[in-house]
Amino acid sequence: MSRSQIRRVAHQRDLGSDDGGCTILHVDMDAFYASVELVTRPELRGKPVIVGGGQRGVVLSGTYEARALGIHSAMPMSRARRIAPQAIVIEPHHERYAEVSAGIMAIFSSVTPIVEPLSLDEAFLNVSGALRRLGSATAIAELIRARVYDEQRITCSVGVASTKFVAKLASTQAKPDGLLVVPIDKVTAFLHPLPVGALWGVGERTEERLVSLGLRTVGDLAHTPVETLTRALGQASGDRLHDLAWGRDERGVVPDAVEKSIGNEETFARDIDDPEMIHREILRLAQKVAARVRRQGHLGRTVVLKVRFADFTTITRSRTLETPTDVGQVIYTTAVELYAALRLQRARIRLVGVRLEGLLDAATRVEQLIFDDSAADPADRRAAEVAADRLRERFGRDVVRPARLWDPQP
DNA sequence: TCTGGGGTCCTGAGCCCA
DNA sequence: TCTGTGGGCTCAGGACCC
Repeated sequence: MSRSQIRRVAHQRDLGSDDGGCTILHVDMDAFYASVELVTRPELRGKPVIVGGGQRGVVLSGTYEARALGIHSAMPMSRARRIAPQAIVIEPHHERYAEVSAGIMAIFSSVTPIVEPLSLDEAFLNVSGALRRLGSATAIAELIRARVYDEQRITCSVGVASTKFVAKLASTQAKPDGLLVVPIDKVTAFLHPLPVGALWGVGERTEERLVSLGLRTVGDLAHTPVETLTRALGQASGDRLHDLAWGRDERGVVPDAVEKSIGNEETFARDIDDPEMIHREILRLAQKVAARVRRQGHLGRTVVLKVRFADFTTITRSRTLETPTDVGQVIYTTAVELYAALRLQRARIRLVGVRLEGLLDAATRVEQLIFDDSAADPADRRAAEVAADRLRERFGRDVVRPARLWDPQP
């Protein structure tokens, strides 16, 4: 069952409007990237617009007119162009989306301090502390929807429920430009008719698996012994899905969630097999990751290299460092060693990625300098990279870069 | 049809150690 | 001393989400 079919099922049922005990809101922008583009290009309103690009890119977002033509996010752009040749394609403007997102998050924060952003365009809010000041959860949801439209000229949908999971499903089904309250005593009536694919954590593979067991709806899953589910899906997934199917979700709204890893990856415009080019790309990614890690005041313990081959098979290799780092040169050296250990004989490579995991607070750096005998060199490297960070902040991203990444061609 | 980029979480194997 | 066991960690990969 598709997402739009899921929505229709929900709209056919009257859940009532009793929001007592429902203090969790999930707010989700409608077709966010496309909506932001239409703000600056209003002449495109009412037309099929796709945000995406690149020779091997995918659809990031599409207007509802584009969706009516069969376009959906994550669809390869080549296919989207074929299905909807009349659609207008816009290259993404990520900085603009980040600006609008900051404005939206500021609205959320003015309502309640308990905001958990999930991405640029959606967040959970716990509004229990705002009820006395601003009215019922439903009134607060309407207030947010009105302010988002007034200040940013884009629409959003809000789900109101007693748990995060149900609020999230409710906002999905309220789209576009809607509001759906799921009263506490209607949760199972709301959930059980939905397809298993509606559950958080059930993607294509898991859905296939559940359907092969004869479990098509959330209600089917709820009435299956949890032991059967854990046998089929593993302990954690089985337990979690069984709980969700009965509307049990103990997770609270957590503001200021700590990041666990930071990484960057790049798909080449065409597959490459030149080791020198791959090394240069790993260097560029390592420097980018290190700069982000430093900006956020972290160090990382584990370097992960990701390689995707021309046939789309993907492997990762990782190494945990003796000393946590935020130095691009250290990340680069480790990643290149991992790459060399693969012993590839000019394999055609589609993508490389570099990630730093096991992040911890950079305040622990003191220990690094004391206990690491070889710290002098990384410390020097770090000083140089920090100086480069400052130059970039002041004069622009491309003002300084490693000599190996200098391309004399304009 | 031909699949981005940024993440998180889980599982299972292998190893070390108490 | 040997064996078994369980916990913690690392590593690799899969699945999922937006």
